[in-house]
Amino acid sequence: MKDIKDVTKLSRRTRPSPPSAHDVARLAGVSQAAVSRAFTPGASIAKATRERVMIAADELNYRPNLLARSLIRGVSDLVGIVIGNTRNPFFFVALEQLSARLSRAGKHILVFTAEGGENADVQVEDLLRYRVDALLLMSANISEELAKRCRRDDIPLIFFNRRPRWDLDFASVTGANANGSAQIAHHLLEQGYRRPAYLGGPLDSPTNNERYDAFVGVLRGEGMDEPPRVNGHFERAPAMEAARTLLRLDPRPDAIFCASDFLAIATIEVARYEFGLDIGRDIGIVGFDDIAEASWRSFDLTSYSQPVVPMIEAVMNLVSGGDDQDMAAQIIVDGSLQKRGSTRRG
Amino acid sequence: MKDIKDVTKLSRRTRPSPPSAHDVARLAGVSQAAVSRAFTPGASIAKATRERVMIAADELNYRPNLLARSLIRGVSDLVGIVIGNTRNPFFFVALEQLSARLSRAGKHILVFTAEGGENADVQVEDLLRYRVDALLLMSANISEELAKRCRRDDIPLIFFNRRPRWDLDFASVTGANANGSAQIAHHLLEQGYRRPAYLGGPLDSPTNNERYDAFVGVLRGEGMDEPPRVNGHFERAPAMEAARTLLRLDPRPDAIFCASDFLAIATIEVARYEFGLDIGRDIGIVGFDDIAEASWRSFDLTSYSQPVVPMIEAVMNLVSGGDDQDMAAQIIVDGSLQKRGSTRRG
DNA sequence: GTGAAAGCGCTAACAT
DNA sequence: ATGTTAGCGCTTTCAC
Repeated sequence: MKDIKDVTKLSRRTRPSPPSAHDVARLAGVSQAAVSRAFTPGASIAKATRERVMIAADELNYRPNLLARSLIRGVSDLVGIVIGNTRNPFFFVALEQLSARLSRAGKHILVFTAEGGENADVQVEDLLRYRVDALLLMSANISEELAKRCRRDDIPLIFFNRRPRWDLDFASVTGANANGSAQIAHHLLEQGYRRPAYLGGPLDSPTNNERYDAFVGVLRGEGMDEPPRVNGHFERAPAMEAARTLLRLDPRPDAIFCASDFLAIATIEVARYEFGLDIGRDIGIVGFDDIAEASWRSFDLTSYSQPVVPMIEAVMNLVSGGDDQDMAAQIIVDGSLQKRGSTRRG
Repeated sequence: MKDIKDVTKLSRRTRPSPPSAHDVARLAGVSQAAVSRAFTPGASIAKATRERVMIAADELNYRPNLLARSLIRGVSDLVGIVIGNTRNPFFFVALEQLSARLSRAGKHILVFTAEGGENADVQVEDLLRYRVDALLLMSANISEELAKRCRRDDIPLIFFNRRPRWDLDFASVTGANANGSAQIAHHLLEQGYRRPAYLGGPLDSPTNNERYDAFVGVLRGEGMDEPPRVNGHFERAPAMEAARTLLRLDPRPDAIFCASDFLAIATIEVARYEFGLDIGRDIGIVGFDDIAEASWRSFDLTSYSQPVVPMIEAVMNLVSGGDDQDMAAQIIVDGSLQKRGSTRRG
């Protein structure tokens, strides 16, 4: 920046520019287009030519520049992902699956993480500049205005494990929040719990609200009152505080439905170590997601599963579905209730 | 693909092409170059012109195409990351930090996950095609050959939390494996444990071996024998099996140093729930990383911390250090021993 | 300060 | 099957 009197044409980089298709073409004695074809799977090129190209390419350590290809094709093969809650293991598993599936489809992931709850507009704007083929929001928020701009630009916006907060028809892939929560309510009642409480995430989280509403729906159907409820963040410290609040109630709830396993685990620890409660017998605790930790002996947590593989499969369909794909599909993937020790009274 | 008789110039995409700088220029009544300048921070452009451009850009919902910019500049502002072990929360914390720091530096993350232990060559090859500015391997392996090609292409390869398996001088950022493990050994001895064992990762993991060697070094210095040792994977199920093997030994070890917290937590559960041992009193257990879970009440695990923030800071220096940066720097970031209940005898 | 023009590395017509 | 040509959307000289 200070001295641009550099002699080379690359004033800012001392790094040598990598070999281009032209270099390979010259070395192989073919046209540059032939090099392009050699690297394009279905292209019409003679075996012998391709071979010569490949040898030359190998010698030069040539790799086609995907940036240039994307520029021409108008498609980047890049999928943008914004992860809102990196503390929840559920999202790692999802990211891993997605990475595997996308790379098989020749697509790549441009990832961002956004601090919990914060608006990810800035990150998303950045992503859009890369002309991503699709944008996946994992538990992250963007403004309604930006969402509308994506719609206007025809950039598929996919909500994962969360629906948009506004009433627009964007695609979403979620677990069976309503069904799962209803099953959980029934299970708690069957096990003889009579004073269930709810420990949830933010009140403006649609996922949270869907779970709560279905839960309450069942209780109401059984003639019960609305359960005590504490809402807050999807994070650990606030969750522990919320658990304390619930456990100090008089009469104390005899069961707590937590809106995610991550919250439920925090609740188990508070109940067990701070209140000396016997999990299952003294208090039933249920989570949602069925993350790996739920089945660990330390927690043995009853949970409604969100099957990552089918959920990712649904995402894949949306991403590579092409133009005639319904970009407003609301996909709900069923899970199943995993009954474990945390809701066993006997 | 079936019918290319499309009238438009875009035969494969029905998605309308986004507005280009040209479109904006026409609307604003300026040259296309002016548009470019309007979006380039330090460029020489009149305030009034920039404003007119911005208004037009806004109207069209224009965003500069970073792909095109990268093509010209020969630098993509993309950093490739391969995560080898997605089950270990340590890497997610690192990813989150990195994402935050990089996006402040105007760079973006192209991420891949590689199944544990597998060779990530394929993923890396892909990454290179995007002309990434640097490549970060988080606990992932690539072949020596590919590493050499990166060197040849002048693509900075950075090993995070692991050194290369071969004797080449690539940059690495690691925790204080030797120092930390030595501290752990001393701590165990101080606490009165006399028959420590080692539960480690793969034998070809340099990280694993550094930790083991330093651990044994201290024990030897105290005149003790080489401890019983089981090596395997950095995963849960094999770790549990390894823990069983160690705990069935006669005489049973009275302490186990696990090469990571993730392994240590699995070991705690086996010891507590399968062998009925009182953690701390009957058996001391130590981990490495000091992940968030280590301080959970359920585990209360003594661990040597790997401070993510300084480690990421070191990575940032390597990534944006530019050309005169030492691309073979071996950076070791000190942590500190967090003594907790899992090694408290009394 | 601004526009015209060249070209980054590649793909996709269009010829042959 | 292959080469030639024309750009993709932008940045960057180079004149003015």
